[in-house]
Amino acid sequence: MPQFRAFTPEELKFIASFKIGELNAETGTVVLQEGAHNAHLYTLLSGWAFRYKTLEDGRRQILNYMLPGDLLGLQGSVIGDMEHSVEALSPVVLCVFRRDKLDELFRNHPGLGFDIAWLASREERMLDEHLLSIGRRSALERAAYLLAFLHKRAEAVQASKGELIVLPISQLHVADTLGLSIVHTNKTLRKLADRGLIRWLDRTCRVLDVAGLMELAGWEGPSERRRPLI
Amino acid sequence: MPQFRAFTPEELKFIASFKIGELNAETGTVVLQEGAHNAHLYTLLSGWAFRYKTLEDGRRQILNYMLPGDLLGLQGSVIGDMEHSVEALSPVVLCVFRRDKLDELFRNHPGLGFDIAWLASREERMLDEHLLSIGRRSALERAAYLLAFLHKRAEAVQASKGELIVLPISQLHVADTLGLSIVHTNKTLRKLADRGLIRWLDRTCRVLDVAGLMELAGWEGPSERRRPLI
DNA sequence: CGTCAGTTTGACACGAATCAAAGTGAGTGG
DNA sequence: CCACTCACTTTGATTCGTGTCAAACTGACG
Repeated sequence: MPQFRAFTPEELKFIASFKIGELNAETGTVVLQEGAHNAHLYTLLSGWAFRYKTLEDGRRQILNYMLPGDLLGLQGSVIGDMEHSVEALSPVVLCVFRRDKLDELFRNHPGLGFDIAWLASREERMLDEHLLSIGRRSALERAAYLLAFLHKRAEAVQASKGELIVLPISQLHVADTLGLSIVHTNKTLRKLADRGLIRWLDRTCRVLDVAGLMELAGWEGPSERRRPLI
Repeated sequence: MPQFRAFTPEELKFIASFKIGELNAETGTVVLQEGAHNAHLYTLLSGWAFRYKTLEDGRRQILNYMLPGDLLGLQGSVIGDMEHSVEALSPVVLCVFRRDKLDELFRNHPGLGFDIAWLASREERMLDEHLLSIGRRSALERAAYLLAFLHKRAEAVQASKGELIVLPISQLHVADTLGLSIVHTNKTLRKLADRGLIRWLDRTCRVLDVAGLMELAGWEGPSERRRPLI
């Protein structure tokens, strides 16, 4: 159950003035290209997406996944060009901010400025976890961590609590997130499925036993406090 | 040559009011412990440090290195407990902020608030690069990337341009950053040394050929625009 | 019916971990 | 001054995890 903080009327008005429109991305559509001089900052309102980087020869590393409430393109907004690419995993609705209004946001809406810092620091924490995982966990532990992580995230933004949680990713996504080959990823996921921890169906994953995954990975889970939505 | 932005007099006064004192950490001293409820936000004024996380069984992953101008403990300040540990690589001087003044900072000093977001987003970009490196580069490429990266960072904060740049890290640090074993790290660094790209001396590293390292790693280098110091 | 993305499996190769052991130099205490 | 320890570096032998290659299977789609 996400805890959305209440916005002041002025903040809401400011936010509304930037919602240029809705971008409805088809599954798999490239939303934002690495290197593009992108003058906008986005908030994901609904859907799943992921950020990634590639080496010249095509090797791809998925950096993190984006769920509703996540900020997108902050780096582009604050620093300059986008340093990574973004792709949608499901139809996505974005809220668009103009970058050149960022100064105004910090000046006139310090609460929103703080939220941006909060979101950036939360993203940092997730990346820290991913680094630990890729750097020091075995393939099986990594896979367990990733699926537990995504399940927890999905759970946190799930509107209706009863609804079945499905992770809309393919094994190729898992491979590119964990830094493994597809073949080995498949064999690893098979082991998890054989242990009854997950089930793979239709290029989606269902987590059957989050606690089991977390124990296998040695992961404590996220420790969130407050959760703004902008 | 770092580009420090100019602070307004009010900002300077505000900053000065939080410089509680100097922490002079001996080399290798643990400055901040993971999990500690740390009520402060730090800025590194001089020296080198690094952030890391560990698994229960002791496996350690270094997340990033901290050089003068870097923010430290933002996660703890904005979110709650520290999620990682920090250790100094050389005597370090920190500027200490009280966390409970963070709201005031965003409210009364939007420029500084923006700087914090800027720094957070820069850290995010560095973590992105590290993820790509650990996930998808070979051992040799990873090592080349890391040393080029650190050399560039050191160069950027180096006061006198003529001075010889030395990276104050041991091979164990390199191993724990790259997600490799010490033994293999040693063999990998040896290859770089044999190619004349680096020289290892006295638990420090000297980069002899940054361009060579960058080419080997397929790394373009950082693309910084503006650089605040807070 | 063919194509194509995604999943699955087996055989083999290779990169990196592990094991073992020794060398170096700084620091310490006798 | 020497002997000792300790952190760090180095090297070789061997093992093991993961990558690569190859091929087949599935279901969606045109």
